[in-house]
Amino acid sequence: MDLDERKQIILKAIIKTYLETGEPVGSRTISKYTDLNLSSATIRNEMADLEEMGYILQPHTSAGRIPSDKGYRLYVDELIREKDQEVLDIKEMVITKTDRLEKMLKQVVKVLASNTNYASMITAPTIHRNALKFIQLSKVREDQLLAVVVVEGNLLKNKIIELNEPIDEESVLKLNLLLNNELCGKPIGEINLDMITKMKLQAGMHSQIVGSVVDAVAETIKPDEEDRAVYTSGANNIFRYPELADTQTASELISTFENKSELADMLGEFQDDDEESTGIQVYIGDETSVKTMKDCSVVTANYDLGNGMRGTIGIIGPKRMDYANVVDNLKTLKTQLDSVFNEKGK
Amino acid sequence: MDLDERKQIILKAIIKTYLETGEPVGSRTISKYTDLNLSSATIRNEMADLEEMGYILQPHTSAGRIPSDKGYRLYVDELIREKDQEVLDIKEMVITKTDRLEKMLKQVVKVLASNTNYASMITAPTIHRNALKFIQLSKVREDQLLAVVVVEGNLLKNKIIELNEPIDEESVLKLNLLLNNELCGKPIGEINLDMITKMKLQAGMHSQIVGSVVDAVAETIKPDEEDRAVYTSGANNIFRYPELADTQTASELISTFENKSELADMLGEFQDDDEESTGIQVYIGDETSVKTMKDCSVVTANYDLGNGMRGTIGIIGPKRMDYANVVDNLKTLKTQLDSVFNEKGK
DNA sequence: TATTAGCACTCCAAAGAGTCGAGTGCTAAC
DNA sequence: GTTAGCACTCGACTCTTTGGAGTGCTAATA
Repeated sequence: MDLDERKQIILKAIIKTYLETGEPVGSRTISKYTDLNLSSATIRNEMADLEEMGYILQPHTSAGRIPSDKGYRLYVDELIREKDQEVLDIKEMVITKTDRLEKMLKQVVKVLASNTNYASMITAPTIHRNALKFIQLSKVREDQLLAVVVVEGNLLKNKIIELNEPIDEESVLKLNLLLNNELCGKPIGEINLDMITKMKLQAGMHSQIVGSVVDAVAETIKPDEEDRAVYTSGANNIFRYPELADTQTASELISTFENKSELADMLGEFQDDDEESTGIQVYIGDETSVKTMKDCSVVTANYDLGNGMRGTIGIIGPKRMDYANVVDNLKTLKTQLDSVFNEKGK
Repeated sequence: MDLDERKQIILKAIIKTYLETGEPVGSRTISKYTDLNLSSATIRNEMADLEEMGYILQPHTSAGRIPSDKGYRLYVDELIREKDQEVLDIKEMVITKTDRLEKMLKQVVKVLASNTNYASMITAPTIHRNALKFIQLSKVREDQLLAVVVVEGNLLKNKIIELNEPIDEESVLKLNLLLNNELCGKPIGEINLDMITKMKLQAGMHSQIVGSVVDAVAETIKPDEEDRAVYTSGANNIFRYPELADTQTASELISTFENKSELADMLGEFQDDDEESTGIQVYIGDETSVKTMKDCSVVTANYDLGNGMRGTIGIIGPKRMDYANVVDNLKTLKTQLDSVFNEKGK
């Protein structure tokens, strides 16, 4: 059988209607719905075909039809192709520049949640190819050093280093010089064991400190493996959609949404970015591999703040989701995020 | 009428049973329940009295009785008095010392949630009387300084200061000296306008920087007024309790729970600490002033890490809550938190 | 006088019966 | 190929029935 144009129109009509109402769509509704003046009986025949092809399904005999995952997929693919051509008029979602990356991310995810009415999340960017900008060791106490590591993009990491023995100011100065000379300007990925060993040699009795500083650098680029930074907002939005609001489902979703590391893993998987063109990915039902989300769709976009700091922003909602609006919002936010550092030169 | 001993025993039995089952308790249940061998009829008479006195109520005629807020209050007060005398055997809830305060708080709140099966939260400590320990300005770029402020207890704050004009290394050194001389060792509360003006004078053309550093200090002690750090865990636990799990209530609670600033406000109110003895406070129903929580009880404890860093830890659950267990857990965690810095001398 | 047995009464929850209507598939006619 | 028409299906809703848990009251009992 062939998915001819008329079938496509009908399918699209079914999906659109279902997105709005959340109720199974009957043949009569479609027959009244649209330009193609067909009787409900004809529609019924076509619907039977569409069902056979797997694009729609019937919750029970004598109910209307609802889209299957396959149906959604077709619809979404089409939608994204269209959006791709559209010139995006950037709505003014104000991303004020704050010096704290964290605040900005929290703000962005709040905006997304309130614009879309879906549960939203964003991962803090991970660093891919940034250069070290600056290292500062300071003596805080006789046997305690504070290490501050600054990476391009003004990402900071502090570490308190406990020493086995006291250290004098002069040695601290020397270490500072040594570390900055050797490491500054180097992309983090290029720091290797050779360099570390060389520095440790030069540091002499203070080689322990070099090790600790390198650890701090490592931590900077690999933030909290176990507990990766993901910010969320609008979890309660899932209660807007009856199909997710029953106790069982809601509980599972809230739980998943609270478990940042699971979210991070999920969003991490999406980083591959197949569709280079827009960077928007849509995962319908089981496509996410997180089983609590089998009744959900997840839409994500990867952003790149510049300087190789990349993260993912996305929403979770019911399968009958206002995909068009979500894609718009994500594209806009992505565009803005992409230009945060680039344009402002911050 | 008088709340004699027998009435008290019956009331306690009713509450205990209700805490376990969540269903109205009938006279027959109590009659079988306990030592006082009384027939259900007698119990019924007593129940009628208890109802008249306001300790219990009937959801509808011909249903059993459930505790009223007044009843809970009596029960809880009693409980806390008992617990107060008990020598608390500290279960080994491992609070591993991590150098990152944040991680520790997240861990603690997770422990609490999983031990109690209630939604849990903890506020990051606010600083009350800490002394400044260390200030470090570093030149990151020609027109950019990095300020690091360390407060007793190794709390850190970074701030990037954008300059209007370039600055030379020597000036940075001078500023460092000036700031450390003037401010180090001083309790933050004591830094006043006089001192700031004086420093600005001495800094001459770089007075702008002094201002920025002072700002950073201020930020350190007043972390994100608008968006205070509160960590939560176990939000999905509310679904365990049918009386909170209906869509409406759950949605509101999740929403409240996500709104950190509202939580912070609420927990902040509890800081007064009336009951110095244990520091455990229980708020039943409307006692919290947060209207979404009218069907909940909130139990909190204030902790003091030492160094005047105080915060609040607490749980939210249904009124029929296992108060005994919750109080135990809170007391244990409070004790551990109180000794984190003191004992380890960290 | 306090306690208890017994009884009539209340009311909710669950189960069952009936109705409605939206929607279908199929057939025959256009 | 399209459509009108019809019998059929099935969930949603309403109404009723039933059972049981629980009560309050009264009269008998210790």
